[in-house]
Amino acid sequence: MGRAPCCDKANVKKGPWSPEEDAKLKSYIEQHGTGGNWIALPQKIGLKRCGKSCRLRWLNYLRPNIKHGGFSEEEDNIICSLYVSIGSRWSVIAAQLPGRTDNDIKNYWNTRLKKKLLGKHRKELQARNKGNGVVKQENNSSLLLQENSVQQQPCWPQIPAPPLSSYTSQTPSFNDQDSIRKLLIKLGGRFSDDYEPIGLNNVQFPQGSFSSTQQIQEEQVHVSSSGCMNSIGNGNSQVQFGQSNNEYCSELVQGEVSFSSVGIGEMVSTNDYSQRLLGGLEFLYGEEMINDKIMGGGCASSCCGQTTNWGETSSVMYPPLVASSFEGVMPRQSAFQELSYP
DNA sequence: AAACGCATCAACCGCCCACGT
DNA sequence: CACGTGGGCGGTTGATGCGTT
Repeated sequence: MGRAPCCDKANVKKGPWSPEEDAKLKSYIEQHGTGGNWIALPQKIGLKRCGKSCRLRWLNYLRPNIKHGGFSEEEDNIICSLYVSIGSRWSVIAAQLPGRTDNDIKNYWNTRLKKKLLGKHRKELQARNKGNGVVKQENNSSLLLQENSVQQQPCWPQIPAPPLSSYTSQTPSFNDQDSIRKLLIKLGGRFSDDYEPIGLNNVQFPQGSFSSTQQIQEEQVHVSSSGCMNSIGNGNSQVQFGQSNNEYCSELVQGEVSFSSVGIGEMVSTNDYSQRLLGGLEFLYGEEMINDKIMGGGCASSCCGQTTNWGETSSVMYPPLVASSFEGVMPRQSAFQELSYP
């Protein structure tokens, strides 16, 4: 038995909103607020619309200070990095971009950003392949992977990030070590008590504002592994996440930076969650790899002892974010409220 | 100018979760 | 504790616009 519909489907109007409907809704909410009940709202103001539809219309278009289109390079960067970090949590991503709605960002990602990244990626790989003669198939996943890396299981924990309320008030360009540290903290990491800023000298991220993906693509992302060890480096430096043998990752190994305990193995091995987080990233990781990660039970059980060189598959990848006080799979809506922050 | 294909985006759908009873 | 309901979310669809042939 299914649940009762939220409104009388036969008696509600669907499709595009007329200016009159917009005006009605807007003026009512501006004067009275939503009244805490979207379902009852359309009847109050004589709109033949579903309450959910009213809510959507208000949130996405009628609300003050909504921006449409014209995404900046900075916004691109934020969207990309958050997507890689937390997956398709559009509402969370939208919360970091004032004036943007989740729907807008979702559309933008699906229709443009994804293609933009993929296009650049293809060009680069094709250029490389010309040089080394590696035979590539036409499909995207193969383009993105080295021949033998398909069989391997990189550890890539995807962890929810906490609210970044001031994320956009700062420069999102990750171009100084302190802002990187702040960002990591905001994203849920916790530096050790004896943290000293100088410790981050070993932690190097793309310098400067990574214009779209170009600079990032030059990153050598290296997922190493004795166990569930992830490391990200750009040449002569590395940041490593996690700990071997499915133990809780209580320390960030290199760079004197440590994150609090997180059972990465557990998180990654939760198929549903992994699927949600990795879904849509096929163009970054390759479909086979995504499937392997999801079906294979995650890195804890499958990738230990293997090394995947992501250098050839470089993409938009930032350090996996490690949440504190994280246990198991986070419920969607309350995920971030439950995190504790320094 | 017409036909076609592709891209974009507003809106809907259905699921999950929180909360009240 | 179980159930019902509303809010919120991500995924998907379909109408429309635009570019190409």
